[in-house]
Amino acid sequence: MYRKQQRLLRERLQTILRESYGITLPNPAIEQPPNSALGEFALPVAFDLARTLKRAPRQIAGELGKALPPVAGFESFEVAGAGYINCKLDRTAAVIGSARGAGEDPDPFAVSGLHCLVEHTSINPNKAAHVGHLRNAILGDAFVRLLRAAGARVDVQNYIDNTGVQVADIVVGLMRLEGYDLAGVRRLLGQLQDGNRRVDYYCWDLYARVSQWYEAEAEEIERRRQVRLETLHAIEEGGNETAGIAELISTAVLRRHLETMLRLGIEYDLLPRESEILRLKFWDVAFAQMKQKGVLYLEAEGRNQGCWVMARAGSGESGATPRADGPDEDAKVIVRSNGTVTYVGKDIAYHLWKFGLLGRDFEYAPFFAYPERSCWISAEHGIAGHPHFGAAQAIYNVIDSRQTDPQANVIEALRGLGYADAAKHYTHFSYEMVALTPRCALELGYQLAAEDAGRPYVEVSGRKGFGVKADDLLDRLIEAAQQEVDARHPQRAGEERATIARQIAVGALRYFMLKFTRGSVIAFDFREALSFEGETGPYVQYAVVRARNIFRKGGISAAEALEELPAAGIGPHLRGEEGSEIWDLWVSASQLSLTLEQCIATAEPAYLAKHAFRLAQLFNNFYHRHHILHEEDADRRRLLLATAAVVERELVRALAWLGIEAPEAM
RNA sequence: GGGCGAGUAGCUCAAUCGGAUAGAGCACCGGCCUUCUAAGCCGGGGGUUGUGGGUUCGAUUCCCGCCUCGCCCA
Repeated sequence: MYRKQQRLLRERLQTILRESYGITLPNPAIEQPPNSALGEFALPVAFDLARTLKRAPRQIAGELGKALPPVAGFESFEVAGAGYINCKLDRTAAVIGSARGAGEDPDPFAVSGLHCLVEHTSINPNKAAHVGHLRNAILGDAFVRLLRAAGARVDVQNYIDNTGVQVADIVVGLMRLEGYDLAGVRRLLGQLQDGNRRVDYYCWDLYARVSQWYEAEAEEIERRRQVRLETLHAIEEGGNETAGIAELISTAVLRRHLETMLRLGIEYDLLPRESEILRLKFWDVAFAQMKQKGVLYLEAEGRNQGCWVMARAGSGESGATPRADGPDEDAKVIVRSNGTVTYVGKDIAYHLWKFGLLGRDFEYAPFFAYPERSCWISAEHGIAGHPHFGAAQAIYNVIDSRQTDPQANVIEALRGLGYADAAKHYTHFSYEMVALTPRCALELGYQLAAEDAGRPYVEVSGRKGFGVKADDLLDRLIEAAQQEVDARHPQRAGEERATIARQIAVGALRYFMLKFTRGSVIAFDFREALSFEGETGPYVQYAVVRARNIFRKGGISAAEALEELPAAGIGPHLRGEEGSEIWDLWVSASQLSLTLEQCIATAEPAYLAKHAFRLAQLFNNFYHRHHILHEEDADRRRLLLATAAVVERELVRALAWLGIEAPEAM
């Protein structure tokens, strides 16, 4: 409703400006006044016009305010402050509209119908997922839900680097430290499973040990580094025992990652693997294309002599023209002089595939079954009748901010190849790391250097085995929630209590990861993350539960309360100080579509988390002030019930987009 | 050395394209459960938005210098 009214207002304003002033503004600002007494929309346009028209803002605003009406759904336009035009909605009409509207927004969103590809999670399959990976997966999953809510067709991909150095490390650990061969690893996996032990946890410890082993003895460092390199090469090569071990262990760990994420309601459509990108020679095709289009050039001199290089993003150089005044020493090396391809090179090939521009495809096999669909994996020899992936119109890569440079290089390569449209629809969904507070690190039993103890946060390190594992955190959250639920609802069945506890735990965790904007480092702390009070997921869930309790006790459904709300008689209850407080809830509830649009435009799910919290806050306040079921005035009672109903409806939608369920009881 | 990001209340964070009195949560202090659930509500103290300039009707926001921290590249 709000978004639709905003569009009507904007169109009307543009018409007036064009017809009366001969001014064309593509996107005039529309703001929200500080409180609803001033209206629901504010136009600061007179400030902008003051300069070009060389007249006082207030005077211009006065003219515009008179020229604007009528606009459907609006009651008045008033000049305020130094030159704002404040616009007030017809409250009764807006409330009835929202009540009947079932929350839908008839205006299509920019991404409506767009084929999008979101890549997130992408954990190296050599150890357990930790809190940093959780932020990635939760951000990505929430964004997928937002895109789908806005009508996009979304494929969710989880890229798996199963042939990289981290997997090589765990293979070194298995072979050299533990002395396993392929059969031995197979036995180990069986034993872990029989003992109900998490293989990713086993790898977590082993990975830390290997990392230590590399550096443990000064005279061995070089030899062990060589072991590592040989292992890596054997894995990349494939078709040998080492590669077989890598395949076994990385697949087992990957399966665990999918299980962990499923606990949070996170599912994937496809797992593209590095091994297939290598075996199916994606790079060769991309290399030919890049050479042919002159994006790459062979450096003839300088320190990159013999390398195939590409001008760096933003360097002003385009494509392959070597500079006249000597070699571009800042150019990005794509193929080293020894013929090996860099990570960025392989990534370019992969991203050409994502946009359907490579001219080569994976094969596919089913890998993991979800209750309602299956997750596919890339394969050298897949099965017939598989769904088609790739060839997306827009892609979003949820990758932490350390990858900003390489991501920019890939985009630059696409642009250089002439795929400007693809480059434009390529979003590096960047976010900052999750670190630990020093207190949290001490709690986990890690010793901190004196300099670290004074910092606000300490970086986690898989190599050191230093971090909070995702499943551990989830287990603790569930345990804490379970205690509360058991204490509050001893009469409910055990299974039901467990469901509620899980919903609360997931709600707390997901909200915690989503309430920070992407650019801020999260200093992880158990006390904050385990909190169910204040600005948390459970706070929002609790507001929904309270609303539902009213309907349960009142013997009426939320849907009925909205359907049966009569226009006649509610007007007086929406005016005055008290009426305005009720009206504020309707305004906030109706802003969900606009918030969705903003979240997508800025790739920032935190706005929705904040919005849901604000709406829940307004509702809790309202709940405390009005005893709805005891209200004696019939019209007023209907309005109060409908208010609770509209808030319940919109909060449930908002939570669903954040991947949070609303429990039946708390 | 170059690039990117950050610096806002005691702490953790918001603040839409430059807009009206810079807002939340936590912590602290004081109130509110015979009511639709207190995982809640109300009240209180808390700010030179790192710093110095500039742009203008208006700057937490944009531009320049400096300081501090983090990350990436060499």
